[in-house]
Amino acid sequence: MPNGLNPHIQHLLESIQVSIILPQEVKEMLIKSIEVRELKKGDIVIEEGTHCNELFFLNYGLIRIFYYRDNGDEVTSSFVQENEFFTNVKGFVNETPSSETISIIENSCICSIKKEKYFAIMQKHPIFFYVSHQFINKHRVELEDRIKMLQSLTAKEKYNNFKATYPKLINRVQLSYIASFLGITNETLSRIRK
Amino acid sequence: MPNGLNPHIQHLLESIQVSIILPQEVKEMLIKSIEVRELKKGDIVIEEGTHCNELFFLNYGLIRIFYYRDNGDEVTSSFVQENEFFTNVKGFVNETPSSETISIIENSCICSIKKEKYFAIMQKHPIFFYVSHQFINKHRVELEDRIKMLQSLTAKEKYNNFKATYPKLINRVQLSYIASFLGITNETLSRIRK
DNA sequence: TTGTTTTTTTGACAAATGTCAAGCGTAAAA
DNA sequence: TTTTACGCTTGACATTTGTCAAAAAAACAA
Repeated sequence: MPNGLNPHIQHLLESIQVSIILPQEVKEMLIKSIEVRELKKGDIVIEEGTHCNELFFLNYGLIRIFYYRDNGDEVTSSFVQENEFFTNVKGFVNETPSSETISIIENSCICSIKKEKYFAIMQKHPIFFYVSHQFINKHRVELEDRIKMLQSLTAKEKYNNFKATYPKLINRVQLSYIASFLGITNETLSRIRK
Repeated sequence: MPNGLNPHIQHLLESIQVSIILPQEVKEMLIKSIEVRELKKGDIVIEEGTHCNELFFLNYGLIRIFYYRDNGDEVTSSFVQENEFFTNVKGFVNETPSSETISIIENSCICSIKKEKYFAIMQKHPIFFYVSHQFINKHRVELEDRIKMLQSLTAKEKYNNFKATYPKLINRVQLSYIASFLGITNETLSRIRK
């Protein structure tokens, strides 16, 4: 950027500041720490088995996170939509190799920040701890909702729940991704849709 | 407590300080904010529909958290074992009525702290933000593991996974609680166990 | 202890979902 | 355009899991 702020970083800052205004000094630390990357459909952000010591934010595009079942089948663990944060949580938290692959399913722009820089900001500016706290709690609620869905709904109900929860995804991702996300087979999903 | 620290609060503090030593001032704020309660099998800590503005810690005993399916059936959303934190996450985070009932399945002793006091400590002592952050992240990893289990395992595999993940629970909770936790029926679980 | 209630197991059967294979349609590649 | 590859649908059938009812076992209370 010759002069002025990278618009993608600007966008991320605005997204954080929906609930709280960040002090100028925090913003400056963030701006210095964030990297912006443009990615194309099919690109891989994090490969299973590699280290994921970054936290990401999706500016625009669409991302899928998946892992492999014992028999080799891919299982979608989540979809990431615009303005959402993502990472391999387990790898990021425990400093272990990623158990998942993060892949681009529509051309995307992502921001990333290294774990050490992220923690450095929190340490220096506790308000950023608060912000982080809010986001991870929101994520916990989402995870609990998904457990409820998987625990107690039939295949048909799962699909209806998916349409209601992720209305923007239904015509953007292939059915096999949705099927494994819901814990059902492609054929069952195909039949349900009629 | 006539003099000296309540041993249950002492126990909670030690449990927190496995990874980090809390400053004396934080400990004192905690000690003032924590309430200790003894509960008996069958008691209800939080009833579905009521407000849950507390964070809990289980000193000893065993707790089950469940919700009701549309048809009225109870579905176990989690078991809480000794030295674990618990609450109704959604209610606690969003300040909405609890979607779950928290019930005692073995005589228990719990510590509780009100959300406002909890946040007051974090605000005054950012190190406590860090501690909280750690626990929430650990919880996120557990939730993701459960999603994986529900998404991609058969009934038999789910049961084996349960035995491996919660070895201490297998002979302490009734099968119907485990069955709904795994998203299968009592009869199926009963047959699998043979 | 005895009697009562609740939980677990079992059987017969029904329904849902999975598997495998083939065909169709669409979109990308040559 | 033609060809190829991939994703989606469909059918026939297998398997798993669910449902309902009853019996057995275990837990609890009198």
